[in-house]
Amino acid sequence: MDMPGIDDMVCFSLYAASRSTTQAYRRVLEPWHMTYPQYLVLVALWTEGPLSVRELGDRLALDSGTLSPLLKRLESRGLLTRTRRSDDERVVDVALTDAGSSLRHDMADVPRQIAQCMGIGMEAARALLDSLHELTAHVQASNEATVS
Amino acid sequence: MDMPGIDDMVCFSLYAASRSTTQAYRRVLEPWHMTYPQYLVLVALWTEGPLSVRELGDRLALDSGTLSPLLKRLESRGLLTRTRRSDDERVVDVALTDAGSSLRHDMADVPRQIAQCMGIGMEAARALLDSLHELTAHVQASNEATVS
DNA sequence: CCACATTTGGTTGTGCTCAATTCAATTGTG
DNA sequence: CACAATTGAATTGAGCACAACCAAATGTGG
Repeated sequence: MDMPGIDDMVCFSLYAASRSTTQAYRRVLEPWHMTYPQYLVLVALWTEGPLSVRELGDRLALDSGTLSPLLKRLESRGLLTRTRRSDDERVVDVALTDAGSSLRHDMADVPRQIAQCMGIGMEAARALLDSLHELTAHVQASNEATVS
Repeated sequence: MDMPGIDDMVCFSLYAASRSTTQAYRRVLEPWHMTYPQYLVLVALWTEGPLSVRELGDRLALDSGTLSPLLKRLESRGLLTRTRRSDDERVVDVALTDAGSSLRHDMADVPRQIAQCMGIGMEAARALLDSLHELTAHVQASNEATVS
């Protein structure tokens, strides 16, 4: 019966923190005319090399309905290529172009700028990271449990 | 030059945790055909009474472009009313109807179901809440600093 | 009183998110 | 080999998020 105020709900503090962080990225990424999810795709490709659409979706927990138009936008800007795999025509491999690869150096300062916005130390960041991973694992397990 | 993997980025762990939590709400709120942001509006009105659109936006950190259509959907379902204030025609007051108020009791079990999905104890929740509030305050300050 | 800035809410346009569906390609099985 | 089941991606539709812009109402200095 006790209804906590909005600010005492873990879900809302997550939601608000996530949106304010996305907004910080909006400013930081503005010189490259790029959104935060688009930047995440580039980070995944920078650190893991070419990935199929499915693999990208696994890494970012995004489905094809989100990724397909997003990848098309990045492709139209010449940052990546989408090519259907010859030995399995169902799979579309996503790979960076030279322009996409070279952005890694141009954007090297982005993580530092974001860290500065967050104003959080290394040890606090690690603790937060661990809490969030544990929470996400629990919630995702619950979400999938009802499906099966 | 060191680019951390996606899973070691605080921003992504926030983003992933927030989306998985929203997905948990999707299942829990499904019996009422309600989305998570719509539920947040009801919580704000349950705990604080009638609010103007501006005040709602302050509480939830949402702007009128998000709230206006959302409130119209809730109004069309008979859960709340939107009335322009007579002494200042710019202000629209949002108030629950009886149907909207009575949902507070019908939905009393929602927070418990969500807490169960998160699988997080009271003390861990409090620590997480504090970390997120601090992070959000920092980021919002940064976001507003560049505006002014 | 009047020009003008400010406040408040709404509208529009772009992009993200996800469920549901569709379709083609592949794989498994009798 | 025929055919059902599965997989991978795209599409569609509804809703959220936010920047940019607009109109009406209000407040303020001259």
